[in-house]
Amino acid sequence: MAPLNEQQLDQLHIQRIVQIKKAALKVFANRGIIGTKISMIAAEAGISQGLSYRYFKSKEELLITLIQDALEEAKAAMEQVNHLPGTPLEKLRSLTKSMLDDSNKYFFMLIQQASSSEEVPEKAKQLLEQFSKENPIQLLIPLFIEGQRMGQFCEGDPYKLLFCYFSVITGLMLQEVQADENYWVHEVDLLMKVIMK
Amino acid sequence: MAPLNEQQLDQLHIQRIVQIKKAALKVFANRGIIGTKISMIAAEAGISQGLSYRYFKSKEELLITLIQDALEEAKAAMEQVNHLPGTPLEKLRSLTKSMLDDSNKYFFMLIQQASSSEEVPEKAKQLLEQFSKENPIQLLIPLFIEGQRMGQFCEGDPYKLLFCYFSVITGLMLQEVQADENYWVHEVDLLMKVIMK
Amino acid sequence: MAPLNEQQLDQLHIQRIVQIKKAALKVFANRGIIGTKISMIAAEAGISQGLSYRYFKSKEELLITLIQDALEEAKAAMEQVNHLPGTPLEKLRSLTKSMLDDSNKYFFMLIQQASSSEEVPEKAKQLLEQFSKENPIQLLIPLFIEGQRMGQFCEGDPYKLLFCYFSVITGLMLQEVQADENYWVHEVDLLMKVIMK
Amino acid sequence: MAPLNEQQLDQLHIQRIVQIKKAALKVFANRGIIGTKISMIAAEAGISQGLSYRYFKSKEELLITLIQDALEEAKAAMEQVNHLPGTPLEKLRSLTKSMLDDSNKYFFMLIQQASSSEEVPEKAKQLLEQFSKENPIQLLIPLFIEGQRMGQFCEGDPYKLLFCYFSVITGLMLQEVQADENYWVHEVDLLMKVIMK
DNA sequence: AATGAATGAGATTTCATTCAT
DNA sequence: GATGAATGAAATCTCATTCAT
Repeated sequence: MAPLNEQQLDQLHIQRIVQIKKAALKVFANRGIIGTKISMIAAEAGISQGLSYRYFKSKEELLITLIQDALEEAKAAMEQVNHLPGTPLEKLRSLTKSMLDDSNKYFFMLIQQASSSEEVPEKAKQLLEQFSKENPIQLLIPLFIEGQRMGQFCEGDPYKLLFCYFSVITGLMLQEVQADENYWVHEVDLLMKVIMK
Repeated sequence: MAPLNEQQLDQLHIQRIVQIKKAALKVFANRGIIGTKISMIAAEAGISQGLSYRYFKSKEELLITLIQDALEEAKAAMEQVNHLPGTPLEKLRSLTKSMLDDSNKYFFMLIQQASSSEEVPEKAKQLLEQFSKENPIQLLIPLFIEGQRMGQFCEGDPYKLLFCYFSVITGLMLQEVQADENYWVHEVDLLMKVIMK
Repeated sequence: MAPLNEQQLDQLHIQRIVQIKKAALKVFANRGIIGTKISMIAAEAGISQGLSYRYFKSKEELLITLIQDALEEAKAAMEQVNHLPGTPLEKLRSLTKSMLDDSNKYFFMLIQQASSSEEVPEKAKQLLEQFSKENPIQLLIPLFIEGQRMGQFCEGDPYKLLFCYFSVITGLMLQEVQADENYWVHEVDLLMKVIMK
Repeated sequence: MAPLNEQQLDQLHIQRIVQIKKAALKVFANRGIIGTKISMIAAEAGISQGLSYRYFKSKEELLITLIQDALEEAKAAMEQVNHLPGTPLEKLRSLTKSMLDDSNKYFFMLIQQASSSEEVPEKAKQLLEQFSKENPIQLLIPLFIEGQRMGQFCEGDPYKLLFCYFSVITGLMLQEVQADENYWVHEVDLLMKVIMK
C-alpha cells in the first residue's frame, strides 16, 4: 500500500523546493554569492546539507534557478506598474514600496549581488545580460516619459533618470541590512525626489 | 656593490606594502570580501602568491588594514567638507564627486562590501561598528543643519536625510560596476535632489 | 480476506531475497564492486532503495552472500565435471560452455571482480582465499592429469595448465561485456587449444 | 634572483606530472576506476591530496589523460610488431611478452578496466570506442593473415582469432594480480597455442 | 512490508598559508 | 626578498543507510 498518492508526493516535493529556494534566496541575498555556503542554506532551511542535492544538482544550479526566479519577479513587478492606478509618481511610489517589501526585497538584492559580483556562473551572467538588455528599461520608460510630460518628473534623458532611480533603490536595499526593519519604508518619499521635478 | 642601506630597504618595504594594498583594495572592492582570493590580489599586484605573507600575516590582516585605511579616508573626507568653500549644497556636491572619484571610490566600496557582508572578521566588524557610531554622522550633521537653515536642504530629521544620502551614494557606486566609467559623475546633480528642498 | 499465513510469508520473503540477489549479482558482475551503487541494484530489481535493507543488513553483507553463492556454484560446477560423459576434453568443453552460459556467467564474473579488486570486505577476501586454496584446483586436477595421460592435453605442470585455462575463461568473460551476446560461445573450441596437445 | 631558470622549472613540472601519472596508472589499473580514490593516488605518489589538482583539473581529467597515454602506448606496440624480426609467431610472442612486461602491463590493464567499466567519463568512452574501431585490429590483422598463410596460425576468421588472442592476454593480466610477479611470463608459449595451428 | 525522503560520513575539490629553493 | 610548489583545513558533493509515513 503506497502511503501517499502521486499528487501528494508531488506536493511535498514542491514544498521542499520552495522551502529550500526561500532559504537560499535569503542567504544568497544577504551574504553574497560566494559568501553563501551550502551549510548555511541547509541551516536556514532546517535540513541536512545533503538534502538540497536531492532537489538541486549543485549550488550553482540552485543559484541559477533563484536568479531566474528573481528576474521573472522583477519583470512582473515592472509590468504590473502600468496597471496600477494613479499618476506616474504614485505608480512609481507603489513599485518602490513593493520592491522594498520583505517578500520581494531578497529578489532584488540577489539581482544586485549577482550583478555586482564577478564570481557568478556563466549561465547566470547570460541571464543577467539578457535581462539588462531586454526588460526593466523598456517597461518603465513609458512611465517616466509620461511623468515628464505631466511635469511630475524632472527633465532629461529618461534612461539616465531610470538609472539613477535604480541606484537609489539598490543603495537602500543594501543599506538596510544593518538598519532597522521597515525603518526606511518611510523614506521612500524622500527618495522619490530624485526623479521629481 | 654594497647592499642597500636600511633606509632604502625601508623604502622598498613601504613601496611593496603600498603596491599590495592598492591591488587588494581594488579586488576586495570589486569582487567582495569572500570573492577575493589571494591569488587574485597577487595577480593584480603583479607579484607571487606567497609574497603578500611577508607583509601581511594573513588575508584577514590585510583586509582589516584596508578597512582601517578606508575608514580613515572616509573620516578625512567628512572632516574636509567643512573647510570647503561655498554653500552647504556646493560642499556636499564636492564631497560626493570626491567619493565617486576613481582614487577614492574603492575605499567607499570596500566599506560597503564590509558593511553588507556577514562574512567579515570580528575585528573588522568592530571597526565598522565603532565607525558607524562615531564618525560620519557627527561630522556631516552640522552641514545638513546649516543647509536646512539656509533653505537649501529639505526639512526633517537630519539623520534620516543623511541616511538617504548615503544610500544613494552606495547605490551609485555599486551600480557603476557595470556602467561606463565616469558616466554617472554627471548624474551627481540629479542625486543631490534627494536632500534638496 | 485473511492475511497470508506464515508459510506464504516465508515464500514471499524468499522470493524477494532471490529477486534482490539476482539483480545485485548482475550489477556487481558488470559494474564492479565499488562501481555498484545500492540505487543501481534497486533499479535493476525494480524495488525501492530502502527495501534491500530489510533483507540484507548492508551492501557488504549482500556482496558477501553473493560471493559465497558464487563460490559454491563454482565448486558445484567443478564437482559435476567428473560425472559428465566423454573424454577429458569433452568434459572440459562442457564445463567451459556452462561457465560462459548466461545463467552462470555472472557468478564467475563476480569472483573475478572480487579477486581482482582490493576494495573488498575482509570477510570476502577470506572466502576467496580459502576458495582459491581449497577448491577448483583440487577438483579439476584429476581431469587434467587424465587428459595428459590420454594424450589429449599438453604436457607440463597441470597446475600451470589449469591457471592458463582460467586466465582464458576470465579474459573471455570480461571481453564479452562489449562483444555481442553469445558471439564468443562458438570460440570455445579455439580456446580449448590452450590446454590441448 | 630567480632560484631556477624556466627550463628547470618546466623540467620539475614535467617530472611531477610523470610522477603523478605513474602512481595514478598503477592504482587505476589495480583498483579499478571507481575503486581509485584521489587519496590513494596521492599516497602512491607520496604527495598531498591537493597537489594533484595543480597538475590535473580533476580525477576525471587525470583518468582521461592516462587512457589516452595507454591507447597511444598500445597503438605503438601494435605498430612496432611488424618491424620485429622473425616469423609471425615469433613476432606475436614478442608482442605478448612486452604487453605483459611490468613497464607496459598497467597501460593494458587500464584499457581493460576502462573498457569493462560502465562508470567511465563520456570522453574516455569516446576514446575507447574510437580506438577499438581504428587501431589494433587493423594493425595486427596482416600479421595474423601472414601467420595463417605460412601455416603457423590456425585457420578461420582472423578477426575472431585476434579477439580470442586478446581475451587470453586480458585474462592473464587480471589473473596476475594475485599470482606471483613474472611467474606467468613463462606461460606465454602455452597461450600462444590459442592461435597456433 | 514498502517507499523514497532524509541523514551524515566520506569522497572530491578549492584555496589560504607555509616552505624549500 | 621572491617565487611558486606543496600542504591541509574547509568547502562541495555523493551515496550507504535510516526513518517517517
